[in-house]
Formats: sequence, structure tokens, C-alpha cells
Amino acid sequence: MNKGQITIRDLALKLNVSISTVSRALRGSNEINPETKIAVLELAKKLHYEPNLIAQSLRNSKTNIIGIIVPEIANSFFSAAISGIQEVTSFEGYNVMICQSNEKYLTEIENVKTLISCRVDGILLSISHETENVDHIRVLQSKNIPLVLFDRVHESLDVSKVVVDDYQGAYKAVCHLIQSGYTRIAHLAGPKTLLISRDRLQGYLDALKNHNLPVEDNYIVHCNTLKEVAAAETLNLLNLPNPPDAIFTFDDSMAIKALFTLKKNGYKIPREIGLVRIYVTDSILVTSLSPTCTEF
Amino acid sequence: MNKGQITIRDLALKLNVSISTVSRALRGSNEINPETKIAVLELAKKLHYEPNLIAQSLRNSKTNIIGIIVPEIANSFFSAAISGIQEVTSFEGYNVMICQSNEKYLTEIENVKTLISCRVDGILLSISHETENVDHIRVLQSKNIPLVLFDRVHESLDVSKVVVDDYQGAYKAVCHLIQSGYTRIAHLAGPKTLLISRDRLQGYLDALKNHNLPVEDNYIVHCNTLKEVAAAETLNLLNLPNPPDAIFTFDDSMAIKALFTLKKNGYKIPREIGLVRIYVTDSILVTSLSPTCTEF
DNA sequence: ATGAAAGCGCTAACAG
DNA sequence: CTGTTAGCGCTTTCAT
Repeated sequence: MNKGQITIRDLALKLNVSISTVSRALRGSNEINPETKIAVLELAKKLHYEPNLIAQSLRNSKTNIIGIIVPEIANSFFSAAISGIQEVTSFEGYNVMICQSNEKYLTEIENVKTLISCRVDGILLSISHETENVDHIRVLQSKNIPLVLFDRVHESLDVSKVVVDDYQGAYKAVCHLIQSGYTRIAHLAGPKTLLISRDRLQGYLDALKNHNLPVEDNYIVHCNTLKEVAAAETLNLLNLPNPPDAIFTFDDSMAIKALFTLKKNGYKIPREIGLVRIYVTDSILVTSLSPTCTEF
Repeated sequence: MNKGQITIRDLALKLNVSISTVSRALRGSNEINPETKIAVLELAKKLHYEPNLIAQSLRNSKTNIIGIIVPEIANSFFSAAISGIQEVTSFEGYNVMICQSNEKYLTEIENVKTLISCRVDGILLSISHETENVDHIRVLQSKNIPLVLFDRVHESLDVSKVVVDDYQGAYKAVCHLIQSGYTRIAHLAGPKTLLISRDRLQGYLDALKNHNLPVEDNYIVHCNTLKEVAAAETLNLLNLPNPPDAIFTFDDSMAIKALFTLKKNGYKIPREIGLVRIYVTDSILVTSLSPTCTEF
């Protein structure tokens, strides 16, 4: 933070008025002489004065900063989310401060502390894959810091949540595969700890059940460490005595891993094996979205 | 910024010591009784005390915030860049504040003002397509705010710049097409105002020249409004009396538009028409990267 | 309509 | 080793 920037004191000195007068002029108070006001504004512009938001924040106990914590910024879903958030917050006069947990529980705790220290006016949080204990999030509530969870939420937390309808999305995706004629559908599932994994798994299970298809236990693979494992697990599925004829993946990164693995092993998609994933098209700021599925 | 958070004053009161003692304990000063220090630290942890960075910033004239301005957050290049920046800054104890110009000159000016107001310790900026006048950037220099331009830089500005070697990248990409046997190579170029457009164009021209291929003026199309126009221009190229047999695009979004347009019109790639784009693989924090090209 | 002064939370002389 | 004090830039009573 640069020393030697113009302050209201500098303006006051140059105009021979008090700093309170300058302050009033700057924030458009009406209990001020119009001429004084104009003089202040003109000088401010001329000297490229920019208000010190840090000082304002301290004085007003309000930073106008929204904190965002996402598992990974460079993920098309989250970067699109951040972009959307940035758009609306800036329109409302807020800035965003962004942290990424890199899917690490401990990093997420640090992120939360950082944003508390920055005294952000509110936090938007999408929890990491690793996170099971959410005490660090309860701290936010105990400090009365407004909080909204999005996409990766946690059931036990009593806060506003913005989520896609994972169950419906999974259900539809699997129905799509079934209607395309596939009958032995495997599922590369996400970590059991995540609610969205369980919701998608349930959608998968119910779709099979409602179409009277059997559930094969070894068709369901939880990929805890995510993308690294997905390729290997895909191979395992293919090498089963009775391999699946379609795969429904938990998310994009798994779909991509599976896709490459399939192609590398010479499978024709969708002729020899089907593959679907879920994705969200709408702005994430609308509650309860309907995900769509893509076929490869 | 939440009222009612714990302050060093609260800690001091509860421990019957002065606030300076608490302050000293918290920042690990050595001129303090070890026992007092422990007592302070324990109480701080117990009460979930988190230092007020706003107050620290004001006092220290340093915010530990790095401002970032990009044309578009939800762009894979920029989101990857942001992610990388966030990673290293957080490691160094800095936070990032992100703005997007949406490729608008006026928004970029606002972004700069915002970051000045936030008294960020430095700014990383990638200028918008629309930006020609850079007076708002010179203001940063006049205020001694550290500045680094990246990717979308501006020649006339005397600051550190982090860029990919656009000329080389374009040159290589076009050579690749030529070596693949294409001879009538068109170029969907970027806005003339951007240095990187001109560099890539020059690489394209030199590659043709060095292979004794003629330059056809109507094979070079500047797409000023970017992706919207790219599809239409691709079509125009295909409808020329003597259409090109390959297209070299300025960037990804154009490549995608061109790709879809070609496919929609039944062209086989790369059999009937070639297409290359440039992309950057390495971290953007290294100066002068060598771009690679992909063939579709 | 304007000024003087207090205080937001913290740090850093300065004094004991 | 500890406490007192001033001040970062700003807003907001409270006087005038």
C-alpha cells in the first residue's frame, strides 16, 4: 500500500478547509456549500485522488469485500462461477477476494482464517473433497459472518446453499444410457464423503432400479483421490470378466480420464461403450439448477 | 466486516495486560515474558482471535494484496494464470483481488481505480482488446504502484512484461502447416490494435515468405469483435473463388468457431482443410514462453 | 455550512 | 519486560 498517495488531508490543506468538509464533499453530503463541494471534487480529480478503502473499511466496520473459497480456480466450473460472482458483486460495489483450497482440508482452514482476517463481509464457499470435519466453517457462523455454500455443500451445516440437483442429473444421465440400449452401466463415483457423490450415486442406483436393471457392486468404483485413480479404475472395469458396456462418471475430470483410457485401448465410443457425464450450463447463482448430460 | 469480533484490546482486558503486550506476543516479539506470551497465545486460540488485516494494513501502509486485472476470468488461459498467481502469492503471504474488464476499456479504467482504492501492493494486468489509450495505466506508475503486464501487453509502456513469444509461435504453427503440405494458408487475425496480433501476423507472413509462398491479402482477416465474427469470416474464406486449404487462427476461441464452422459445412479436418492454433503450456510466470501449436 | 475531536484496531517509538 | 501514546485515513457526532 503505497505511501505518498493523496489523502483528504492533502486536499483540505490545499483548499484551506477542514478534512471533514472534504469528506462531506466527497461522499456527496448535502450539508455543504455547493461551491466548496465543486472545488473539492475538481481538485480531487485533478490530483487523481482515490479514496482509501482500507481506512474507510476500518472506520465503517465494513470492507465491501466478498470472500470466495473454491477447491480449484482453474476448473471451468469454478472459474465460470467466479466470473459470475465477480460480475454481480462489482455491480453492487463489492470486490472479491479469492482463495483456493486445492482440495486440501488444511488449506481450506487457512483460507477461512485468511478471509476472517481480511474481515470480508461474507463468504462463498465450495468445500474441498478432503473436508469432513466442518468446525472451521462453524467458526464463521459463531462470528456471524454471512456464509453461502455452493456446489460442494455439506448436509450438516445450517446455511444457505446453492446446488445443482445432483440426484436428478445423475438419474437423467443414466436413463439416457439405458434408453440408448446399454444395460451394464458402471459408475465412476466421487468420494463417499461428498454429499454430491452420494446424491449422484443414488440417482444412478434409482435409475437402474426403475428400469429393472441389476446393480453390480463391482461396477461402482469410488475414486477418492480423483483424477489420478480414474484412469486406472476405468481399466479395471474394462478387465472385469463381465465388463460394463457404459460408464457414468461423477464429474468432468473423470470423464476425460475415462475417455482417454477408452480411446487408448481402442474402444469405439459410443458404439462399443457408452460414456456420460453431468455438466451445468446455467449461472451458478440460481438455486437448484437442472444439469444436462453429454454423450461422447 | 463483522462488528463484535475479538480484538487485541479484548485479549488485553481479559489478561490484565496492556494492548501493546498483547500485540508483541502475537507477532512473536522477543522483548516479552515467555509466560505472558503463552498466556496471550492460548487465549487468542481459545477465543478464535484472528488479527484484523484491515487495521494492520492501515497502520503499516501495506495491504499484502496483489491486484489482478484480466479481460475475462472464465477463459482457460486467464483462469490458469490466476490460479498460478494465487498459488505463489498465498505462499508468500499475499492475497489476490481479482477484477475483469470484460474486454472493455472503460471497465478496465474502473478496475484500476478500484485496485488503487484498495491500496493493493502491486498490480498484474492483462489489457483488454478495446484498450488503446493507456493513460490510466500511467497513473499507476505516477503513484509508484508496482505493475507487471502479462500476456496482453502494450509496447509503449515502460514496465515489466511477461509474454509468450507470439512471433515464434505463429511462425512455427504456420511452418507446421506448410510442412504438412498446405500451400494456401489463411489467417484469422486478432485486432490490429493488439501487439500480440501484429506479432502473430508477422510470424505468419514471415513463415510464408521463407517458404516462398505468396501472401494473399484476402486470406488475412482481422476479427475485431472477436469470436462473434470469426465464424462468419471462416465462411467467407471458404466461399472465396480460390479458397484456402488451411487456416491459422489468432487464438483458441477463433479456432473453436472456425472448427465448428468447418464441421458444420462438412469439411474433413485435416484432410480437406488444415487448422492450427497457438497455446501456452507452461506457467505464465516465466518470462518469454515458447508456445506450441495443436493440429485438429 | 464548517471545524474540532474521537475512534475504528493495530504497531512502534518512547518511557519507565 | 511492560505500559502509555501517537497516528495510519477516514467518518461522524457535537459544537459553532
